[in-house]
Amino acid sequence: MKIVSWNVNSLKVRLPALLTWMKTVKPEIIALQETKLVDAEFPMSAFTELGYHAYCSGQKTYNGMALITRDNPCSEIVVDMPQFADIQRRLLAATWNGYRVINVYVPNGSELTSEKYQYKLAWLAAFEKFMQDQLAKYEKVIVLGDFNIAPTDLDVHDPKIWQNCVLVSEPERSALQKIVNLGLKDLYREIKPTGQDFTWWDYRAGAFRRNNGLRIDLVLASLPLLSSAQDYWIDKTVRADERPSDHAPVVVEFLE
DNA sequence: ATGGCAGGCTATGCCTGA
Repeated sequence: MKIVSWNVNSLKVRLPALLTWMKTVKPEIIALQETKLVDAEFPMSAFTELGYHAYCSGQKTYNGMALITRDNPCSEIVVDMPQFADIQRRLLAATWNGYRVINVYVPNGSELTSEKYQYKLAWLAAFEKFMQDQLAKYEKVIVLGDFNIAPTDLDVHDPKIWQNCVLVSEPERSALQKIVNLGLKDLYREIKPTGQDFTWWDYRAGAFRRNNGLRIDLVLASLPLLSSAQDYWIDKTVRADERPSDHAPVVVEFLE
């Protein structure tokens, strides 16, 4: 079973590239972030024609989530966290074939002095409570998406440049750690303890060519799933294509 | 060298992203 997380930075722009890629990789589950489409504009038939079911929670211009699943539909779909009223569409959780899949687009935070940074920390605190509940209810849990947090300096091309910046700051890293400590593992680190593969590269300054990137797109899994996680890769070829997203898709393969 | 790139909008520059 292959599961994918990809921040597409506009599904409208990236749809042809996504469909081509899907036909090659044939994942069972695809979690998208930053679709930037209201639900009425979601390209449902493009996915159903390929034998997929698709679920979306979008808004105009910003954010927006989708979950696309092969063959079988999803149930128990959740797009809001209890006690965290939010117009920003950043969550889409669903159950597929016994897997609880939780797709997230964690706020960026802008800069440490910004109100948006406080919103990021509040969102993460609410998400911790949400995950506590989800892990109590479900056994096979996969949390994936754009976390907008590089877990450690090993996930940063140049920690000196990024020192004291949003995406690496201590409060957000410890907020992520608290969520992981509920009973999840960062699968990339499990599989590649000293690896330094990135998932995002700035569009500017030849960052991709220089491999100046960050690992901010993560796949976390509950402990019962650890032994079945077989492979993990970040598809950099897509980032090198014409008109790419600034994020590469991450793929995890589980034994059925 | 402190910039630069991309996407969306009711826009023709500004906001946001990371």
